[in-house]
Amino acid sequence: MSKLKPRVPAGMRDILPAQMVKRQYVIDTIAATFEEFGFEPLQTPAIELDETLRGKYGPEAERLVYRATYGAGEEQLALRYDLSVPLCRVVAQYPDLPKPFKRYQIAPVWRADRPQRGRFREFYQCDCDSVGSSSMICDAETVAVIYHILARLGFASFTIQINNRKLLNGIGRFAGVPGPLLKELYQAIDKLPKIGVDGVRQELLAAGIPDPAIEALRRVVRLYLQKKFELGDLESRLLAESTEQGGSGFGLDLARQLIGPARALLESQSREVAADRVQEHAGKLALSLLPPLRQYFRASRDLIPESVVDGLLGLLAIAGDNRAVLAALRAKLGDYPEALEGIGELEAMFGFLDDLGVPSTHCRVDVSMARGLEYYTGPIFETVVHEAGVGSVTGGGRFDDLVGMFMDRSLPATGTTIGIERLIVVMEERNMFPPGLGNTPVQVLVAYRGESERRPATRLAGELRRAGVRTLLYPDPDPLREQIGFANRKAIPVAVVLGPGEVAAGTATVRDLRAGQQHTVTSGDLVATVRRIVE
RNA sequence: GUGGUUGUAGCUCAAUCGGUUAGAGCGCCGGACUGUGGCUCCGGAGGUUGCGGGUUCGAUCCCCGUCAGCCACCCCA
Repeated sequence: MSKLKPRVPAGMRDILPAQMVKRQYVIDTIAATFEEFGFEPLQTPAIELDETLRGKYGPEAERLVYRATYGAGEEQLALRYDLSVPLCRVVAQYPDLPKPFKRYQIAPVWRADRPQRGRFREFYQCDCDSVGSSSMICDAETVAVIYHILARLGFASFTIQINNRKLLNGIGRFAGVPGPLLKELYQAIDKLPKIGVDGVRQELLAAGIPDPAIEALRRVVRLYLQKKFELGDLESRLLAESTEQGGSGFGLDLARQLIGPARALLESQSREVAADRVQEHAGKLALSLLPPLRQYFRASRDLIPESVVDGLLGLLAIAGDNRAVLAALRAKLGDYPEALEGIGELEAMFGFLDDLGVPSTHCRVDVSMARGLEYYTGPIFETVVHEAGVGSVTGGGRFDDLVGMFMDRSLPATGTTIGIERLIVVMEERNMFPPGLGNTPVQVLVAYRGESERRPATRLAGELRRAGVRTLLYPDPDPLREQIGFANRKAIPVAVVLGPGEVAAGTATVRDLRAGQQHTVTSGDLVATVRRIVE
């Protein structure tokens, strides 16, 4: 019978003690700061009813929710996907909780997506949220909490980007973006830092065109770049994507219209593309076939008029000092009440941020930051650690309508989540943990010579513990070589050694493993001597 | 959910064009060393080459599938 191979599910991992010491340090710092700002701890089940989570995150995210059932499908359950939805459930379930309800929660969440650097299927989120107040003080304090946590963890160069959904909606209205396309507007402009102005222009022009059509086009272009077929087969490839031919992309009539432009495009392209960039490149090329697609869908779908895209991009390009940006926006968007409301909220927030002592160097208005989630309604925040290459480390905003999904009336709410997995990745790379942290919480190993010192050693360990020293008592009378070797391997800084001589004299030998020195001290001096070494 | 790429000792990596007994460093274990770790020296153990199938006289190497890591797309902490 072959033994089971020990392993864990994809994207999940064991966190061994040396690693846990670092995690605990980060988590403790975050929790202490949350409490400093008046947030109270909350715990909720890892598993929620499926109905609680369903329909809250949008179709894209919903496929990432781990579902679970028990019994013959009687209980429909799901692993929690974030901490915000359970919070809203709690607030609705206990209507008597005093408001404002300011809670924090540090707990694992589960997402069934593909693992990557700093990205797992099980990971911790550290959330703090305020429910029950519309005051911009709550939003400002959320930003202040983020600032203080990152500063305390030793980050010097980071930016908390701040925007407002009301302002974005106003900009959309200013530009003539049809209401149903607001979500795609957010997603497009959110990519600005990554794909640049021209990329965003393409994305905006693509808004409203059905995803399957664009995906099918990308697929064909990709396969061509990968040399899976030749130009002569382009027509049959395109037609095969049509719904009439069993594909999922587009109608046969559109497929026929695409043949000419696609041929012209592919003819002009080199196929020498690095293997790991094919997908990215194919995506860009597919978008350059937008004109015939827009032509085709113009009649049946809402699209963003080409004439307004540049004006919209111009607004996104406004840069400068926070107050100057807001003033410029106010001047341009004076006719759009929702935009003015959003600008007013941001102005109030920055006032409070001044009062809270958050330096303006670390938080800035960024009109191009939108965040993907649909449920935000007001100020939104996101933090980028410079030169880290792990995406954002915090994300949040105001979600005034989410509680309303669980009860008759809604309650205003705002908050953020801090992603410690990414923080830890960066902190490890840059060696940002305090040198004294070590790899173990153990401060002292109590070792002893032989059987007759066992009980005295046990009593001595108790004495050290009562004095608050974290003490590991070695369980067996192994050779001292082994006991000291064990302490060394565990990087325990101090060994207290007891032999017949020490027991007879009422003393103990205190060995400083890092310095390689030892002293024999009376039992009265023991605790003080140990403390001096570990502190 | 998608594309690419890599899986060889506990870890990091070798192994000629597909060829005989798959190697090295670090780590681990034992000894030099029965009241003391790190350093040094000597010795040792450790492998179904991720897993399954195929091609071949012969596969770590080529092909297919699968699982996992990494990179990227989508999305996101």
